Amino acid sequence: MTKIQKVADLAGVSTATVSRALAGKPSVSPTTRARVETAARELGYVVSASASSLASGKTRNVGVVVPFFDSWFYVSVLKGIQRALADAGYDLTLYHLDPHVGEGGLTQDNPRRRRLFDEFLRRGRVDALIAVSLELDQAELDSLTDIDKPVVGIGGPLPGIQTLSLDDHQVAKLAVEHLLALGHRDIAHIAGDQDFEIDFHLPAHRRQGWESALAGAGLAAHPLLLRTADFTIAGGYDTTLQLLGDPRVRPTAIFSASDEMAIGAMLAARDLGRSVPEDLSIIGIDGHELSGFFGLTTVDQFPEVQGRHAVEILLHQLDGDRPEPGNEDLPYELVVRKSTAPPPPAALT
Amino acid sequence: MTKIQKVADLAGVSTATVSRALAGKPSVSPTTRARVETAARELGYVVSASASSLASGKTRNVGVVVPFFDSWFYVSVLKGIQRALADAGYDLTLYHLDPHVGEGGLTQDNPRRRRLFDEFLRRGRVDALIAVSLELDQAELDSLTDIDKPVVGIGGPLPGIQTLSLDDHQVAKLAVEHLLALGHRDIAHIAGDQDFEIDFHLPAHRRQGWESALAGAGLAAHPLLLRTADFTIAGGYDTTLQLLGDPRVRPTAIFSASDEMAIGAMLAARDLGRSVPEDLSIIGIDGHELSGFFGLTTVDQFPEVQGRHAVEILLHQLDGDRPEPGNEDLPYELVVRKSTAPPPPAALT
DNA sequence: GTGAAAGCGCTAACAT
DNA sequence: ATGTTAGCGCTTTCAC
Repeated sequence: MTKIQKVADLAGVSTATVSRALAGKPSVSPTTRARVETAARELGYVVSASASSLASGKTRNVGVVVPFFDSWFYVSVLKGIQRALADAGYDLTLYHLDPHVGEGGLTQDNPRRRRLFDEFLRRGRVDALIAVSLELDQAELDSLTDIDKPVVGIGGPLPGIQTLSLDDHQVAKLAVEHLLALGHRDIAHIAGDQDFEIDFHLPAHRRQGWESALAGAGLAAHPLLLRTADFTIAGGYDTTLQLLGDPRVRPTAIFSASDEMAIGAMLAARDLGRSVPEDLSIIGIDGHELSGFFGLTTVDQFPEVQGRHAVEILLHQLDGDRPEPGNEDLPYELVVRKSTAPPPPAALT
Repeated sequence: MTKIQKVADLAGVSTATVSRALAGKPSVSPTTRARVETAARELGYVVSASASSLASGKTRNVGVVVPFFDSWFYVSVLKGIQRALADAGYDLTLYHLDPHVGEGGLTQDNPRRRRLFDEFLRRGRVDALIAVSLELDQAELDSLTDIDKPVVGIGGPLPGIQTLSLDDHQVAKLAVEHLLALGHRDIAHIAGDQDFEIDFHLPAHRRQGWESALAGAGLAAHPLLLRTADFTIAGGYDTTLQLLGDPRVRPTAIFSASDEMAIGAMLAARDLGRSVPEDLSIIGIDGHELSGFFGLTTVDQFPEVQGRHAVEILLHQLDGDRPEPGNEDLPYELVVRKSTAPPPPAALT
């Protein structure tokens, strides 16, 4: 391995100067800098991450914690984070935290979780942390505050931590208002089920958005029009079969809490001989990569941009300024495609 | 920050003993070990990763390079890797390498790529590397050999490197033989297109498997029955529309080089009013999470297990034994579902 | 703008 | 089984 002393010798300067030059410090004369760079290149010198970290206290590495790998949304966020980090010359250490927790409490005695907070994050291997859709209990929050490293949460709010989050209530409301504007009045909702409530009550917020949009139009949320599924295509499919097969209700539109469930709903409708959007309108949330292919109307939440944005904030904090922790709303946008249209005339009677 | 000296003081031993005890070294008496562990817990002590790495030369961190985040297959492999690594107490640093390369050469002057090999992997931040579906040019191979750290490739073979790879030829042959056994003779193939050839010529190998299975049955591979797509559902859909709309051929079955394209094919067939499997059989490769939902017959290649297995091999190598680098074949399995059946009687005339 | 030298916090000989 | 001690390779005062 080539060490800094060799470079110093070749360049005819001290190791201190090599360190400064290679770190891009201003206090190095252009000539010296050039000589050092040439020497380093010639020798194929690369600083040792551990030696540098030990001496400087900085790792140029960011920890990222995600709850799932199976979901398009999380992987997209991760993708955005990784790209932005790589561009900034940072490494990314990936942690996974299973969100499934015990009864009653949020994290009670999940050993992997404890280990992540008590060990992995405290070894000083990262300069900062991005937590994606992670609801943290008080001990974990304390643990993070304790480490005293910048933390950005995607999904929030999280007390004492800088977070970015989607206003799920408004997003849902927008989706439902789109359907209302088309003339629909019997609008079903496929909500995320209980298991996902841990994620900042996302299912509840979207459901409430549905309810309040309906209320705004003077409509009640019929209990039978509210169904739940597990955020997968298969789950959306099954639930839609149930919904459309129930003779007690006749929805002309479905608002799904995610695009994947919405796609499942489209497939189910088709299998039941109902055409979309002629007989049934369907709208989702996400901006899933397949939404274009299926012609699904959706509210895009730009997951990749969310990841990028989290990194920007983090780098800022790493650059020195620690703003008041708070929550920032993420952008979203209605994307109208071919899965939504006015209800069939028959339904208007 | 709590340092090792404090623990040593509290436990009434030397720092060396603390280090040994916490590292689980055998040469520590049970009593001492217990005292050290208690002291460490009491103080909330965690070793500093950089100090430990600098002194020992080990990081307990593995680098993983993946070419895509958009594909279910790669994310599944990543998931397997991350789980296995976490279980072994290793961190995972994630790198992305865009496989799109310039004309003519494999990697010529892709700056991100150079940077990964010349810098990121040489900073000594990882103990070992897992390269997923990465075809490397000679300079890169040299670079890896140079670093002298264990490397395992998923997908191969890669000269001088331990690799795990699927026998694409045999897998494809198995898929086509399944169709032949059902009585099909006009079997189309949706191959991966040119852009994916960089990935160990996977499209070509699967295509050759198709051809050789046909040849084994005394059949020729009709050029019009060979189509290509981009490994996505949308791509498979479009290509299938072309294929089934072409009056010059009448395939009774489609062998798709991936499940995602196969799903696209199923959707296209349905949109054209062709029922699967009554009018048309479809088989894919992968074992995609959606294959069950769509009832797709496939050859499962257990991507998550691939990831796990790569980690096992790596940990072994990290434990000391460096076996002769070579290639190991990965397991696969035909999973028959509802998308394949005998051809319709009319086609037999 | 550059050099000398003192650590950063730990591990691994080497002793005992 | 445990202690002593010399680094690991770099960054950062502090001088000049």
